[in-house]
Amino acid sequence: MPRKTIYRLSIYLRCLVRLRENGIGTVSSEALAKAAGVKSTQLRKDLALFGNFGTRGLGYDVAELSAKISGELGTSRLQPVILVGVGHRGFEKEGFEIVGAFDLEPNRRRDKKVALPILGIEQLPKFIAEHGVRMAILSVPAAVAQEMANKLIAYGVMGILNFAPIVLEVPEEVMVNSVNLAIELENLSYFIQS
Amino acid sequence: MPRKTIYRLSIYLRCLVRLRENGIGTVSSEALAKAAGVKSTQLRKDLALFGNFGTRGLGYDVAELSAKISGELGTSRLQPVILVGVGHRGFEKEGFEIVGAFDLEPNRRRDKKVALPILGIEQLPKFIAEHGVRMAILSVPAAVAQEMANKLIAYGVMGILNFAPIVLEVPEEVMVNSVNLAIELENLSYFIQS
DNA sequence: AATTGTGAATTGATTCACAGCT
DNA sequence: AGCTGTGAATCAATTCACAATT
Repeated sequence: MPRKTIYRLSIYLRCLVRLRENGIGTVSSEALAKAAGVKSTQLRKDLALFGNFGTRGLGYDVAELSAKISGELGTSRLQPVILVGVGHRGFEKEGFEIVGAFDLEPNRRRDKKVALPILGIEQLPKFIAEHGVRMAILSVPAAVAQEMANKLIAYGVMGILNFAPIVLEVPEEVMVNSVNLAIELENLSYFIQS
Repeated sequence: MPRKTIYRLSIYLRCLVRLRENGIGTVSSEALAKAAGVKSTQLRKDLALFGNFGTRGLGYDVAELSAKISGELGTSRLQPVILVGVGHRGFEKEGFEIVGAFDLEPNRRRDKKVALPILGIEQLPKFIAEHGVRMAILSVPAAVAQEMANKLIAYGVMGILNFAPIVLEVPEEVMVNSVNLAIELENLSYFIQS
């Protein structure tokens, strides 16, 4: 199943959840595609890759389709994830300066107390083993990212959501998704300057 | 110029910066492509879209190519960006639980003092106008994201890096890049379960 | 009448293969 | 000899068009 389809299934699922919250029981591919920001044929092609769940002339049952997509994605149970590297930023180096921060409730206590305790790296192997952790969010400086990824993998992590601005080298069976905020900003700035 | 190419140009640029820091003056498409995680033909095709900067038999001048890409991306000067919506999370709702947080220096003071003051939303229009802000990072709960995006656009923001898990409706001239961390995690979890 | 599911057509992106420089 | 630049070929993704179904 293509990666892009998997992404879109996640989006469809979130739209379906919202529909259900609004008490809607049936939806056409046209309407769901609109909500997800894609064309209806694409939605139907995506779904066709793992089954036929619609009723011609009527559409899809929201609850049933949610269940099918959820089953396909394997998102039934809560997954444990760890966060490695807390709170480093550094946009200035990359050409962007965060000049202001805004919030609906600017004076609300930022809930540092309910947040998790931050543990030292030496506690990683025990923690990963005990909690059955298979995925990590890696948000350390570029210079140590590869080394830290190697450790995570050695300790059993199979999936890494990488925020460090480098290309990680990993064994084939390990999956990396990279998110580079500086590049996202750079991309935006390119398309708005014209 | 295709969006995907722009993304890759950003990546090439970062690789070139690292090469320069290491005192390397010339690089072949083969070597640069390796560092960027793409094929060398793709790199050459990407560059061909806006010029011929290489020397056959030799490769590319690192400084010159950096300058060309930087010029093309328009990343010469520091861009002001604002952050709207501070510190909301909520992965549990989406099927993932952050069970642990790790850092190289777990007891370091998280620098809340050097961070920006957080302003109220009512100060947005004045701030945007005064600082010439054209881009915003939007990280508010889904329920208020569309409304807040509308405000930002009305005040002059042209590019939004959206972290809210919804599809924003915006006028054609406004650019939105969405990053959905829950979907990235879901995607990872799909590909590691097999 | 409405809407799905899908083969065919189209569009887009990537890779190959090699001519052309240095 | 080595490496770029690029037309041609391939591969992948999207969209069209419509027959099939309720």
